[in-house]
Formats: sequence, C-alpha cells, structure tokens
Amino acid sequence: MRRSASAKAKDGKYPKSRQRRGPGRPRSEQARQAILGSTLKLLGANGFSDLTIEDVAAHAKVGKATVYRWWPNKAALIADAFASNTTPQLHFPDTGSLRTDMSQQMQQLIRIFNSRRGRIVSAILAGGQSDQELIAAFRQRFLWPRRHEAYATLRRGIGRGELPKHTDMDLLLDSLYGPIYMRFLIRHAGLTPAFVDRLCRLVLAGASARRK
Amino acid sequence: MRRSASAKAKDGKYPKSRQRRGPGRPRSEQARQAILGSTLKLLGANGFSDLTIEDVAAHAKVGKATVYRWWPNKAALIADAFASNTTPQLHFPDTGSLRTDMSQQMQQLIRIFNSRRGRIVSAILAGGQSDQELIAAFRQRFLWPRRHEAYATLRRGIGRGELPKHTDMDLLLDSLYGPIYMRFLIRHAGLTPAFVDRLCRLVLAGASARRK
Amino acid sequence: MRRSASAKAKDGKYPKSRQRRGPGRPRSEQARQAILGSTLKLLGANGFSDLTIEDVAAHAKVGKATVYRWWPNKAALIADAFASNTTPQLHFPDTGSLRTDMSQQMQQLIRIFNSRRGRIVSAILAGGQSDQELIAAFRQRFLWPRRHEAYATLRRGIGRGELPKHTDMDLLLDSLYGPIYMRFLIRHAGLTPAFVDRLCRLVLAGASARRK
Amino acid sequence: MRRSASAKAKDGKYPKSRQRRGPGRPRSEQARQAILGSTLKLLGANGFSDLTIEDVAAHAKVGKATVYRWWPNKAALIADAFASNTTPQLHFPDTGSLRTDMSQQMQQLIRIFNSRRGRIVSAILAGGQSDQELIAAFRQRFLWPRRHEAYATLRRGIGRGELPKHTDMDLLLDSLYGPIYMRFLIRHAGLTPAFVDRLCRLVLAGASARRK
DNA sequence: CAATAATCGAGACGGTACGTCACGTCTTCTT
DNA sequence: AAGAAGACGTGACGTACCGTCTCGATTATTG
Repeated sequence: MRRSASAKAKDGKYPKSRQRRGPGRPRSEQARQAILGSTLKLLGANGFSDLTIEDVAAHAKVGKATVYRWWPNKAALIADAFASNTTPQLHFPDTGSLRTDMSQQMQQLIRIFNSRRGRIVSAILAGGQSDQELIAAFRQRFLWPRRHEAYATLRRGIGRGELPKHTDMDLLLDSLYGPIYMRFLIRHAGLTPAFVDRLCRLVLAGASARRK
Repeated sequence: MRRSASAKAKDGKYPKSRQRRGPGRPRSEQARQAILGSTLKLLGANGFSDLTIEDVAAHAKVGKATVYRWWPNKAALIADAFASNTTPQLHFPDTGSLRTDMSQQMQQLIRIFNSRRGRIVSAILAGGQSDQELIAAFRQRFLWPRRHEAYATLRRGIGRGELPKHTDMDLLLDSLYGPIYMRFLIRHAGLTPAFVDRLCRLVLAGASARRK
Repeated sequence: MRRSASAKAKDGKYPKSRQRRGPGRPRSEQARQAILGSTLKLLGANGFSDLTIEDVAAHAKVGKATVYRWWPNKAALIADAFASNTTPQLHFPDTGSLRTDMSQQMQQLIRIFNSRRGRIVSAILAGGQSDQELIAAFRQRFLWPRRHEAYATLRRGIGRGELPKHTDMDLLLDSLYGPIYMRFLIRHAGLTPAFVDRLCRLVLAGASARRK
Repeated sequence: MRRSASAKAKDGKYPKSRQRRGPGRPRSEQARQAILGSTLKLLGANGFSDLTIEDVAAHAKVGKATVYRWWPNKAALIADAFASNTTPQLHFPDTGSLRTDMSQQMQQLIRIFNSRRGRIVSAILAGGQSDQELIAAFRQRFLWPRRHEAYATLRRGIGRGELPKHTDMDLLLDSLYGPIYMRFLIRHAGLTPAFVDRLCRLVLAGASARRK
C-alpha cells in the first residue's frame, strides 16, 4: 500500500525525530488498525461474499472513503488484513528428523485451516481466482515465507542423508501440502492429524526411495 | 431444483404416449439450453463473482424469471451448467501399468485445467468457498464419478501387485491430485506434463514402498 | 416522460380494450403519485437544496431506482411534481372592469407566493437558473397557460376601450407581474394586497394614457 | 465574516508603525484575491450549484481551510466575491430629464445581465432562494446602493415637476426594474434596449399621470 | 373447440451495496 | 497565527443487480 515511507524510516540515527514526511495530515494509524481488525472479524464471521466494505467501515467507525483511499478493492483489503495478522506461529521445528519436522509443521497448518482463521485463507484463495493481485499477495506474503523455511528444513534432511542429494524440493513440498489444500478447499474428506501423519509418511517414503 | 418432475418423465418405457404431465405450456428445452450455454460462456469470460443472472438472462434472450423459476441461486445454475457439459473425455485407460494409467489420466486433467475450461472449474471452486451447495455439487458431479473410476484403476494395480493390499486409496489419490489442484489454484508453479510425470513417479514410489 | 401511450389512448372506440402497450410490467401509477406527492411535501418543508432524492424515495416508500427510472434529475422531478399539482385556482375573473380583473388575479397570485406553495415556485425559479429544462418547464406549464388567459382579459379591455388598440400585451403583463416576481425573489419589500393594488393602478394608468 | 478586525486596521493614521495587530502571521491578501477571483471565474463558468469550495481552493492554489477560515459558507463567499467586483459603472446620469436618466441606467443594467457577469447575478439570486444570508447580501451590497442613487434621481424629477410630489418611490422603482428581473430570470422574452425603452416610457407615463 | 393452466418474453418494482464526490473539520509541517 | 497540504467522518449521489411481481402472448392438456 502507499505511504510506507514514514513506517520504514526506522534507520533511527536520531532517536525520535527526522522521519521525513510530506505536508498534510498524516494517515491515521488507528483507523488503519480498526479497518484491518474489522475486516478479519467480519470475514471470519460471514465469508468473502457477505463481507461488504460498508460493514467494514461501519464496524471500524470509519468513513467508507477512508477504506477506499487506501485499498482499491475488497481483495486488497483482505490480503492486507491477512498479512498484518499472519500467525507468527507456523514455524518449522528442528528436531533432527525430517519427518518429525515436516509433520509437526503440517499439523500446525491444519489446525489453522480448521479454525476460524481458515475461513480467511479460503476467502483469499477464492477471491484470488478472479483477482491476480490477491492470489499474488497470498503467495508473496504467506506461501513463500514459509516455503523458504521449508527449503532449509529439507536441506538439513539432505545433509543427514534422509533425502537424495538432488531432490526436487518444489515437487516434494507440493506433494506434501497439495493434498492438504485440496481437502481444505474441496472438503471431500477431513483434515485430521492422522491424515497428515500418513500423508507425510507416504510422500517422504517416495522421496527417499527415489534413488532406485 | 423443482425441475425433477418433467425431467424424470423422459425415461419413456411406453413408446410415445403416457409421459404424465399436467396441463399448461411445457418447459422450453431451448430456453434451458440457452441459459446453461450462456452461463458457461460468461463464466469462462469473467469468473464467478462477475457473473450476474441478469447477464445470463440477457445473453440467453430469456426472461430473468425463467432463470429463477428453475434454479434457486447462482450456485445451482453454475453447477448445472458445469455438469451438463462435463467433459466426456477424462476417462481412465487400462494399459496394464498403474503408473501409465494414472499418469495418462492426470495429463488429461491438466490439459483441461490449462484450457479455457479451467476457468470454469476455478470459478466453481472459488464460488464453493462461500457456498456449501456449490462445492457439494462439484464433488458429486465431478469429483466422485472420476474417483470411482480411479478406485477401479487402483484395484487393478493391487491385483497386479503394484500396490500393497491394504492401500488407503483416498490418501493415495489425494496425494496424486492434491498437488495438481494446489498449483492450479495458487499458481505458484506451472502445471506441466513433466511435473505430472514426476509427481506420479514420486507418489507411487512411496505407495508401493510402504509395506516396509 | 415515457409511456404516455396508454394514458392517452382514450379515443375509446372500443370501450375498454385496445389501449396499446408494450410487454413488461406496466408502470405503477401508485408509485408515481407517491413520488410526486413526497416531492412537493419535502420541497415545501425544506427548500430546493435540502431536497434529496434519497429522502423522496424513502418518504414515498419507493426504491431510489424507481425515481431515477422516470426522472433524470431533481429538476425534472420538481417540475413534474409542480405541474401535476398546479393550482386549478388562479383563473381570471370577468367582472367587466380590466383593473378589477387583473387586480383580483394578481391578489390570488401573491396569496400563493406568500403561502407554503411559494417555496416550491421559488425552488423552481432558483433551480432553473442552472437548468434550462427546469425553467422551460416552468414557462410551459405555469407561465404560458396563465398568460394566454391574461391575453384574453386584456383583449376584453381593449374591446371596452380601457386600453389602446395596439397595446404591447407582453410589455404590459411583464410590467404588472415583474414587480411581484422581483419582490418575491429579492424580498426587499413585502408582497401585500395594497402593493398589488397600487401597482395595478400605476401600470394601467400608464397603459391607458399611452396614446398621448 | 470575522475578517473585519484586520481589514479595519488599514486606515493607518500613523505613518508606518502602530497599526494594531496581534502576533502571528498576517492574513495573506494574495490568497484573498485569488479566492475571490477563482470564485467569480468558476461561478461564471458553471453556475451556483456546480461551484464547490474544493474547486475554488484548488483553482486558487489555496488550502481549503483558508477558505473556511474567512467565509462561513458558499453564500458568503459568493456575496463577497460579487461585491468585491461590482461594476463601478452602473451609476445614474444627470441629464436633466428623468426618463433619460432612468432609461440610460436601465440600459447599462441589461448590458450586464446579458453579459457573462449576468450568470453571477443569476447564481446569487438562485442561491439566495435557499439562503437568507445570500439574498440579504445581494440586497445590501447591490440593490440598496443603487436604489439610493435612484431615490436621488427621482427626487430631482419631482423637483422638476416630472413626478407628483408624493410619489411612492419604491413602487415606482419596482415597476421599472421588476420586469427586467422577471425577464432575466424566467427568460420568456428578450432583454432588449427597445424593451427597456418602452418599459420606461410606460411606467413613467403611469407615474406622472397618477395625480388624477 | 372452448376453457384452463403453466410457460414464455419483457420489464417495473422495493431494496442493498457499490464506488465517487464534496462537505466541513482536523492535524501535521512550514512560513 | 496563518498558510498549504491532505486525511478524516459523514452522507448523498447515480448505477448495477438482486429476487419478486405483473403484464400480454403462447402452447399445451382437459372437458
């Protein structure tokens, strides 16, 4: 979004002044927080298509124009709200076993997908089907950060000999996470811990056996 | 979906009479086709949320009430339109090799996902995130029919010893198709034939190796 | 306004059929009346610039779109409302004396101008300064009908020798009514019966004396 | 209109000091001129209701708050702009003949009404119908100054015997100017020199003949 | 063959939310 | 203290679709 200048200006040589800013009333951080908070709350309660900007503005006690001033459409708003709140949990452990590391992280993921926060993820993926920017925001702010951690986890596994040296990491990760996303979106079967466990076992067995 | 009565009256055992029908003008088959056709066309062009009943009716040169008379909401209309057109291709071959059978079918699937028809699938999955009925229709009319064929294919593989006897077929099929759906919806990487090939190899290696 | 066809079709050869009308639900006369009535009521209460279409629609218990469907803007709506209600009073008497005839009608006029209905007239004249159509509607539906009656009254006066044969009737009528409009709009002095009486006397004296 | 204090402090008796003024930056005369000028320009271009403070401020390259600091509303601004520019022409001649004096001044008036400046007058009269202060400003700054000159002109006529001693001057002046305003605002007939000439002749004939 | 009945197209209806605009106020930094 | 800049909450704008409704016209079955 715009106006990142002041937020970014924390190269703090001078303790608390000097953050360059143009003239005019500065953007209200309070309004911004209220809008993002209301968006998440209403999205979790009613789903993507029932979320109206009018409701968000009213719930945040903010003028509708203030929402439109900073976010061009519902999708951008949701993406921002989601990113501003993206669980600081969801990190990869380092237990010394590849399967344990992956399995534990995947278990965390399905807990989120099965919670009220899952509605937000599904709203973003749904909205993203008709909005390139939204799905791109999901990739950039949610998918890639975690995937970079996953690469590191896989590399540790390669180091320990749990995986072949030239493993296609994207193929492997899509094989692990794809089934979770599929069940999450199509809901033809439950997203249970047991499922994750067996999925992980199945795919990692295939990956380690591949050097035949 | 009130349409059942007249639709059902078609399995005419008795040559050309007796199809029980009340008085009054019968439903126009031409209007039905035009509506379903327009739905698909507009859905492919603009995505779920940009599809309006008003447009469908206008494009099909039909009164709006005619649409509402037969379909209770947008989701039902899309589901019907999708089903009425579901590719008669997409069947499972029987080549004698499990991996070949699966691989060939999955290649067909990504061809569809990568074509203009893919937009319709993605629109349904997107719409389904805020409409239980729509995603249910997708499962019932698209997913399950194919999955039943897949079960048969897997059973042949078990018979040939390519898979262990007690294979969890749903887990296996989700592992094969999940990554395809994930890439299709998140678009973080391409849906290429090579990807499908390596995916199939990876997962089936895991499945056959599992009895260790 | 559109759709005058059916209203006009009273050349009733065929007692109660034959009024040609296109397909589709016919316009609701009830809604039309409610809208015009609410317009006048709110206009009299609050003046031109405080009148909102939103209020009119709400007060008439009608959708906003129904107002916009039939009237392109506030001015047209007001003009129509005014015309639909134009006082059936305000006719010219025929007393045998030109001055009495004119004076009595002018007294009626200032009674209207001084009443709540005067606000409506002033709103139209105000709105008309930035809307050609509105002021044209005022002329066509209010000014000319009365002026045609005034011509007849003046001609009777000419017949009786109260006015010269070649009187410029528009000049004379503007001289009689202009001062009323001026005081009505600028409000620098009261619109009293005494004023009207003396005005009438002054101008008619000038008109009859002109043949010098 | 809070501006009085600083404006008044200008009649500097004392050469170049002592003009009592509080601390702080003095009001910018340049901004004032730019605002009034932009107001007139935009008013002449678009009429009363299309004139926005936002446009005025932007066009004058001035902050919106600077406009609001000095003028409480649009009406006051327009009134001020109008007054600040009121044609220094429009004075009454003294030719020795009442009819010539009046006629010449009225001809000047219709020249203004027919010019681009007429739009401004009509905008003020229009706006004044829903704003007491605006019409009051028009009377105070435009009507009364001229009318006082007119009284003097009429008194000279009385002195010369062109008018009866106890002439009702307001009635007479409204009779002369009212028809001009009426034609100006309702536009049912042209504001031509010939019209003014005959109007003047008609009304003054009535006025001088009244002593019967 | 009329009467009845359900469909069709068209399009107006009362609503809701949209995204924009201007309002008049405010908060910041600059002059 | 006034200036410009520009964000703020407010509220009306005019538009687009919603899903329902009333029309006249059409097309079948039933009496």
